[in-house]
Amino acid sequence: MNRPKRATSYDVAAAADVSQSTVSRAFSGGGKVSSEVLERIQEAARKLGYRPSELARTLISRKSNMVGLVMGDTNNPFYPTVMSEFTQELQKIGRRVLLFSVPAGQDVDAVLPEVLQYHVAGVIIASATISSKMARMLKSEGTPALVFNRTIYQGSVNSVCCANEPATRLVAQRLLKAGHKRFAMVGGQADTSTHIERRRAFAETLGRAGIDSFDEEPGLNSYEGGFAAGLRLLKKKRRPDAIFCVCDIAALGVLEAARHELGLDVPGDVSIVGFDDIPAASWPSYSLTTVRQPVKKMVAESLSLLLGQIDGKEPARKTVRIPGELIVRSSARI
Amino acid sequence: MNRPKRATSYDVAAAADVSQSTVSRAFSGGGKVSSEVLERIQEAARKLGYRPSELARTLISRKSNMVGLVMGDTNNPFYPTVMSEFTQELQKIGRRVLLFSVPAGQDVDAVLPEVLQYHVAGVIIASATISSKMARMLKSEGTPALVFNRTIYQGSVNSVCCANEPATRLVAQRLLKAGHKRFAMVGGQADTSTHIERRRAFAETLGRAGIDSFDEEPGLNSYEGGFAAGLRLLKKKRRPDAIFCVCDIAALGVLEAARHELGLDVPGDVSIVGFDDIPAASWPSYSLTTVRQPVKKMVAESLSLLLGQIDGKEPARKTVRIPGELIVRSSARI
DNA sequence: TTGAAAGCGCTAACAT
DNA sequence: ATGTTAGCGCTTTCAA
Repeated sequence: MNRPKRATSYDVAAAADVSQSTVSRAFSGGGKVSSEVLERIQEAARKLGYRPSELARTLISRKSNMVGLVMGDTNNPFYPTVMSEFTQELQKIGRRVLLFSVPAGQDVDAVLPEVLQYHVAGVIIASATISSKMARMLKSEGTPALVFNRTIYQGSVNSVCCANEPATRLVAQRLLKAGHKRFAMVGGQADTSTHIERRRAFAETLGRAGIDSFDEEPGLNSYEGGFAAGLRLLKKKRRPDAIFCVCDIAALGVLEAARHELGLDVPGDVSIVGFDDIPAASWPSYSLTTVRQPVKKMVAESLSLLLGQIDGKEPARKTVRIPGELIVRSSARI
Repeated sequence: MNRPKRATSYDVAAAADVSQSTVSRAFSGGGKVSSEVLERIQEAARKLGYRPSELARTLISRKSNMVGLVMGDTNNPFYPTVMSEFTQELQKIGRRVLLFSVPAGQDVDAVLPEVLQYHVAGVIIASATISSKMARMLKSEGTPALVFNRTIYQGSVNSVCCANEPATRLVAQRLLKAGHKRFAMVGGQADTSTHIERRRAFAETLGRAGIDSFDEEPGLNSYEGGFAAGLRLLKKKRRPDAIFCVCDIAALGVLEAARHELGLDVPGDVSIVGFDDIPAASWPSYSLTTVRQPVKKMVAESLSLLLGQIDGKEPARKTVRIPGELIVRSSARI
């Protein structure tokens, strides 16, 4: 099984009777090749099945077209959408995705150094936070980075996320106005900015309306977690009549628990609101009222920030917030 | 924004007062380095933030630890599961995933040459078929490849997929035994081996029972496609009482159409059976009877085949079929 | 426009 | 055990 070695630019050069550097020029688009010679080179390359090695290119030119994509949470169906959007958009502009997944429980710190070994042009970190130590590492290596769907309060790393607070405030206000009295929330991972911001906006809005406490359960960003949280919440003596969930997948769990395990009517007995607008949210069985995170817009903004930094224009750090949109369906009296 | 250049093995060598090759040995685990020198090198490397360049390593040693993962269909929630399983397992054994998505409508032929420019150790092609031209290209480059969830009838490419025919036969037999009379099928992409094999097994089993025809609609491997197919099927004068769907996501569309659009009882008026066992299949609202594709097993088998080929042991081509498992829930009288 | 030569950061003989 | 040397496949000056 000794691998036949691939054709190199030298092979093509020999076949086309030109120098190796001319072959290089022919493929790197510099242009400075006469059309007659160009044709000979292309002919030879076709015959030999030659394609320039991206690795060698990257090494010598110090410019890579690979982008590292580091994905955390994998249970949540929101993330496959995000990932495929990133992959497709990057591919459209001729860039490749080097994919890393952060094993559950671990943090990004272990995987980031490995990403850097591949000379990636930039790194996108989705559904995970980055430590200040890693931010420093990225900076000292000069690798542009972007954190998706988390806010970064420190370090020189750009981030893009949904404008969590206004959207959550709107949800809380609408639930209040519709006459709900007993509120509850199903959270995500407690130390993430998404959880923190949504929780704060929810609590503050209720507080301003004179409601100083509400039940709270962790939903773990999973269906099963949401199901369990829903059960705990809805079995209490003082049963909530409105549950705000930090993500759709947990909201679906709550909804199933309410209807099928406890025989409750949604939204008659309890209103349920999610966050994300995953595909299943719109399916008739759920018809989940939720806040839509505009993935395409968020991804586009992320790439524009990251590519700007890669091309050396945008120097600094900034956090871009994209507004969410309340999608009213029928899982909540709102 | 001039990127500060990273530390190289020469920098470390200078700092530790040894030769560059000793640094190389210290990191490539060859072992032949005295513990005293090793310590000095590690200390220097730590200070300088040095990590060996995987690109340079790959180039010189002609051994890459990147594996290309080419993904087709992206609508079907079955594939994110597959992808993250591949990614995680590959990461565990120190390999990286270079991700490519095949734009809808296009085929793998356009993307495969690009994969090869990165000197990947192997390629996994999931949810897409490979042309014989591409099979030849892979062979001539000596790049091991594996096709996931499709059968390859030609070329020297290994493949792993579910044993579609026995599982489908079982479904058809059980539906027959339960007394269903009017059958229908919601298909996937018509030219894929999964579609073809499942359809054939379904048709043959019905045929042997004296049922020579059944309705058929394309489901496009998507929720929306399934929904539309369900509507067309269930609005016919001779309404089917059993619908077999080639994938779960389409089955869920059919189920929603039946219940919420047409007010039918499932399984009272119509039995619905899927294929895959995606997470949503087990949610109480659906409780979809389906054939489970054992993703973990299939991925493990795929990797063992691919890695065997990469390591130069397994020379040949073979198709491995993993048995599916009928999961009886309550969407079908069965 | 083309070619010669240097070098990206590393591994792998081959010496010592 | 360590150093010397060559070279992976390319881009990029620099000359011609």
